[in-house]
Amino acid sequence: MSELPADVVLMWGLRDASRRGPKPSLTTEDITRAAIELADAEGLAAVSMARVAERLGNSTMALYRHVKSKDELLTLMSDAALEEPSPLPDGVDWRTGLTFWADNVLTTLRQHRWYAEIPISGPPAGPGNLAWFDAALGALADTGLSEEGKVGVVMGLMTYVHGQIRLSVDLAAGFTDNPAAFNQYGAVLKQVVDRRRLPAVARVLDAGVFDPVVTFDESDDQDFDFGLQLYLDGVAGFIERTCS
Amino acid sequence: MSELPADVVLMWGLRDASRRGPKPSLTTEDITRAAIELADAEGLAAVSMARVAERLGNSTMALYRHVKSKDELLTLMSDAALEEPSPLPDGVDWRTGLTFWADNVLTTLRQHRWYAEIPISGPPAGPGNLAWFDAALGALADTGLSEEGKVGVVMGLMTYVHGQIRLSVDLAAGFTDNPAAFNQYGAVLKQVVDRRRLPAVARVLDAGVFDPVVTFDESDDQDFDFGLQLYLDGVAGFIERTCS
DNA sequence: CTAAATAGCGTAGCAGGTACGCAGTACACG
DNA sequence: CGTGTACTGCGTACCTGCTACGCTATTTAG
Repeated sequence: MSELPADVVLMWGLRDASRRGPKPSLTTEDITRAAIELADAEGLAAVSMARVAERLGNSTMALYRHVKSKDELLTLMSDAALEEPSPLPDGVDWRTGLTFWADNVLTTLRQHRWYAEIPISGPPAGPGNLAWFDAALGALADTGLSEEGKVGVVMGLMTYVHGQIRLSVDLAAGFTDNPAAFNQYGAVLKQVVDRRRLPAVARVLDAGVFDPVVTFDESDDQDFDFGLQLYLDGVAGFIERTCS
Repeated sequence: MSELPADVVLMWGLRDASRRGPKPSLTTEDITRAAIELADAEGLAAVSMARVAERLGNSTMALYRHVKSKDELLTLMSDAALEEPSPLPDGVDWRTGLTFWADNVLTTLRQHRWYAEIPISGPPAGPGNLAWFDAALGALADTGLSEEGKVGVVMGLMTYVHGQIRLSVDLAAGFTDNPAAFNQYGAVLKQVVDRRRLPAVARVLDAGVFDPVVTFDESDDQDFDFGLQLYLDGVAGFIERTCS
């Protein structure tokens, strides 16, 4: 029927093999991979067209034959960072499945800490995103939820996971930048907080919740799992309510 | 006891009024406000030191007497965007309180669509962040949760809300950039998706969930409330479980 | 009155994204 | 087998943006 929009075709490397002209010495995948390696090693800020080209032994401008702009490269990176998801174990209930899935996302994205810095530019369209989307939907297959309900649940879950990743990564970066700010966090707050204006925060401080923040462990999944299980509790209620 | 770290003092404008030298013609607040107006009007990308200075009738470098770097300015903006939260209605239960709070955050941040683009550089320390933190904790005051439990619940909620804001804002931006990509979303997926590799996505497409995406309404709180209520359901279970 | 501290700001350096156009290359077609 | 055509790589150049540095003017402590 209708043709695919040219943007989409070009972007995800579906272009038909045209004949004439020199063989490309580079592919979009090469560029994406090089950019990802760079970002993994030195952070997203180190990813400039020049650095990526250097890493590939090409000139800066050569990249623009394969990638429309730096923004497009970022989008490609963010999709490619999501490698193929591990297949769900067979015959598990939806809750085990989604927990497995979420932990999987977490460990995958922990290896690419720049992931959350890249702005989302549209609905999930790349192959990586779609594969993960499918996996999560698959976990809900036997619940009896409507397709729309499944989409809602999965969207909410993605939002939570992405938010959590972003938070933990940003905090970790802030911590290595300036550990003092974290160690003294409780102490600073105690001096700054006006107990009359912020009574609830004052109570938290009195309880000593922020005193032992000295330890900051990036791989601490405590908080992640806590929020995740709360959300899944909600999903359980929703399923029960909906599928009488 | 111990002094506050100099960074903190300078950053949040707590410096003691020293005497010598010319009167400043600018304050940190002026700069922050000008930057926010600019970002509201033209997006975060338009916020350059030069543009902000121009708006204030000063030279670019004058700003650096009041702000250590552009990053610091961004942090200040992100805190100042959170104006004083509306006080919670009295005598409402925690769930009504948190829903009220979340809707409040949502409407406040909708007015500053650049908010989610600013990287979080540490635990919440600015006056705006703390005020909102306090309000959310206050809503949980009567639940009997431990202080630590309250902090966990509020953290998870903030994560969710921030994630949702980011998603909705980025999507809205993508939509105005390129509405076609959204209108054709369902159609494109139907052509791209390999039904064998992505069976669950295929089922969603068959059910027509993505067909009517033509309408994209940024102020559509449907999805936001859906996920929020799921999370709050989880919190309700947690409270019941914990506080026997 | 003098010196110290501080504000504003001009200059300049450096980095990064990318428009443009040239030159070389490989295949299609005659 | 030649010739044109479409395509690749890339050098150059421009523009924007952040910010280090140092000069000058201004205020006030002593």
